[in-house]
Amino acid sequence: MGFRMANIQEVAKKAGVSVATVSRVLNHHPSVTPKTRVKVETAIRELNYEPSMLGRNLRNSESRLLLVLIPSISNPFYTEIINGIQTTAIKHRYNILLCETNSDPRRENIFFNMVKNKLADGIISMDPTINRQKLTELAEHHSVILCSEYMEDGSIPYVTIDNERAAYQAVKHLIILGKKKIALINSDERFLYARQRRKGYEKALREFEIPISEELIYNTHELNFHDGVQAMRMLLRMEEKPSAVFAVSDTLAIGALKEIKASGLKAPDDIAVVGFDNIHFSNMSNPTLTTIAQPMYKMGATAATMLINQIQSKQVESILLDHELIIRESTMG
Amino acid sequence: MGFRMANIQEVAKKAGVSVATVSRVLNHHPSVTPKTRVKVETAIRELNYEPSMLGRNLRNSESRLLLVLIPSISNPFYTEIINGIQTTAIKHRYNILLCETNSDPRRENIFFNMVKNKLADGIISMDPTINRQKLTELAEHHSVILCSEYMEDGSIPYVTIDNERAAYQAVKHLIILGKKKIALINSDERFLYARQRRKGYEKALREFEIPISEELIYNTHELNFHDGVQAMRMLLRMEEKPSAVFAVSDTLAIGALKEIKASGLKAPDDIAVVGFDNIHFSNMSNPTLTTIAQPMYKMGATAATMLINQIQSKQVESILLDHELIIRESTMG
DNA sequence: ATGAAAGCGCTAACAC
DNA sequence: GTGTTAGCGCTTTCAT
Repeated sequence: MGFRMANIQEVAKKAGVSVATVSRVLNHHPSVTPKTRVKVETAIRELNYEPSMLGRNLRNSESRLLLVLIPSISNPFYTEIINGIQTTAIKHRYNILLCETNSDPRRENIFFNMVKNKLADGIISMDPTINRQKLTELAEHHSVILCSEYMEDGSIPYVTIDNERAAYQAVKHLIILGKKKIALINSDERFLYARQRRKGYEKALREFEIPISEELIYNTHELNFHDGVQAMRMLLRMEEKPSAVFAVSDTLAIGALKEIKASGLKAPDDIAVVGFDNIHFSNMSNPTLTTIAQPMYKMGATAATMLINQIQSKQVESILLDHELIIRESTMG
Repeated sequence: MGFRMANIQEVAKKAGVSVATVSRVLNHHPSVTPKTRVKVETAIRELNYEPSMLGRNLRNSESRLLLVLIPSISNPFYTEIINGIQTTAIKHRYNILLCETNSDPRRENIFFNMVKNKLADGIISMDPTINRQKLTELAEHHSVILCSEYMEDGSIPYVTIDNERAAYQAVKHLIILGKKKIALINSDERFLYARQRRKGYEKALREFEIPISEELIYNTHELNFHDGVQAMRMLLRMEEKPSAVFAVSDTLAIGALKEIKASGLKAPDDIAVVGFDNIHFSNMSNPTLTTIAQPMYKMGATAATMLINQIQSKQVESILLDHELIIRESTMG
């Protein structure tokens, strides 16, 4: 592949003009004679020339590329968000690059550097495992927006939902159905959203004077189906089994449903289940899953708009979007 | 965000050396006195300096970035493949950027240009909707590998499986179970894999002297759960319903299972179902899904190795990997 | 062992 | 309307 693409010089030479004129044609400057323009365009076509983003970016300090950080693409939660980001970005002539960190700090660093080095114009982070310190430092001089998972100190603008209230509503729904022994399948409580959802869970229980039992709270390592299976398996080992489960993600909830069925029990009669996110698949499980719908597309679109505004030095404010409880078979047979 | 990161000049000045020496320290040249090295490293730290990828790439014509083209991240099929690509790339000090084309030709172009302009060193395409003509042109002077979906003319190296044989085995499995009226839920037959899998389906039927009926073949637009639901709904409208279904993706198959249940029928007794891919979720559906397992991780790892070899001007050969029929409840109750 | 300087491809300020 | 040229940040000869 030892091949060099034609550069602006060669185009200029072939067209019999200066590099400046070629550049002007490239950038649609009004001050070029139609005749000259045609000459240059012909040369460009003949040489199969494409302007180098590298040279251009180095000169302009602009790449029109946005980075989107996610911990893992395997979580369907991100799908619709990314859709929203992408559509908005394209509308503003930006492109996005998906960066999967796999929670590896070395990978984070690469992506942060891409922004520092002007290889990308800004970054939307949805990664809860991210190094907060480094991200804050980056945000001091570069454009950064948080989406879904955020930092409470408010140093970086974010778009998210009211996790505590959402969890509270989910659990209240279970209580009103007559469930008393409600388990929580939570993720790692290092993450803000996990702490907030636990808070909502506890608030609902407290409001109805149901005792909070550590035994009923299981923390998973990740958000895979298998973690949900595992969690449910542990909860079913209790002498007095829970009559309901609130899982902080649909993937966990679907795993829990699977294990409930495997153990010969039935949802929702024996154990009702509520998930969180409203991923596409939550409507395909059996029974279909009651869940909290996050406005994922809108969240992504909002994050992209905020980032682009920030890149253009406009003022941006953090935003809290609405969620919604979607009631399906896993709680209402 | 009008902030300029320190550059190599400022580091040189602060350390009291030339930019050349700073560059040498950066690149671990052996010919630098320990004393000088320390001076430079101190300056780097104090100025919080990070070398600019832009300047470096412009000079070196190398970015150590690989592009991975996928039509949509919503298809879980890609998850494990990307994992394999990523792990391999990192091992070789490359990073990957995920590019979701959403089958939009304008987006393709951007990514192709990133390669042409040395913003990325090569590209792995898994997008069946890609513009073959343009990709072939790109491949003439740049590193390109196809993964999963490929081109039969062999102009671009690929890694894939034997789709025809896999489909043949899946359908034969159904026939041996005693099923006669076997439907095919296929995707768009513009795609090579779709044509190949249909061939395998027809081959199995022909071998057992089962007539091929166009009525039993349904082509979906995409690979979502919903397309599977839709397809099954149409197939169930026939006066004499099929007794088995082979769907060319697990997502379609899971949608079909859903609709079978919704219509009051039971899998596998009334209708047996076989999927394709062995995505994580295929083991979570109810009933669990019989499917063709593709070696997704290995496929990704192989594609990455091939691409890196190609970038380093080594000879690369196309590879066909093995698949496997995984028998679960949807055919064996 | 280190420095000076050319050059990667491009844009924009300035000159004509 | 078009050309000349400096400079974006870096690496790498070629001197010393």
